Amino acid sequence: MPPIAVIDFETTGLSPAAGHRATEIAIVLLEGSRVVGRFQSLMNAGRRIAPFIEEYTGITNEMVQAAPPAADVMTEAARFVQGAPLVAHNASFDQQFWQSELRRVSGRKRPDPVWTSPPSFACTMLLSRRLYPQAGSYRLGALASFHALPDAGRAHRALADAEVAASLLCRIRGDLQERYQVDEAPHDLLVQLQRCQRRSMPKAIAAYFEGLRDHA
DNA sequence: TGCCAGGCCCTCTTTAGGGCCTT
Repeated sequence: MPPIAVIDFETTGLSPAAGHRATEIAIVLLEGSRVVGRFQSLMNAGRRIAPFIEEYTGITNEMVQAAPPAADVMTEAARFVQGAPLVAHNASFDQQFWQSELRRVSGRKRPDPVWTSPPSFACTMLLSRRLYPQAGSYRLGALASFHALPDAGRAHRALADAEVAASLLCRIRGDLQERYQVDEAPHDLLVQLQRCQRRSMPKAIAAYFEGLRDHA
């Protein structure tokens, strides 16, 4: 099964369009349910971190000032991912920062397909909304408690959150297998399922695998 | 922690508004 990269950013705020920048990135590389690689680094993007975000993440201005430049870290992160499809919790957030930070790198160098091709993101929050209507809350921490996922360390640090999101993804894949007999849940199937209504999932799964067979 | 953003989803909806989730 091809690898999937589960990613999490810590940032100075909610929107790259508002000038917010990444302060930390972590990536957990999964093959099936097996972790085959981890990447984590603080990064210095030259932005001050507001006190309430320092408290929220535990990442201080001093820590970021001592970190390598954001461009170097993102270059290393892109090489680590090697074009693998990406997964995140509330992926629209991490997708914005992934693309924004990489654009800053590729804008200074010869364009590289790894950086210029927007990867497709699967979202563990959207999938959880469809699969676990009884969960109540779809915050990462709440879903970790709901499923009794292994503790990964301090919440709101990138590697801990990426580890929890990876565990959640494995749980989602396991439940898809149990409920819908999906032996493996490829990334593009996850992307399709996160867009369809719960009652339409069996039909979407069947259509997906019929499509694969027709193209074989 | 939330006023700032943006996407998704629900409903007292669809010619809209508000809550959730991410930092």
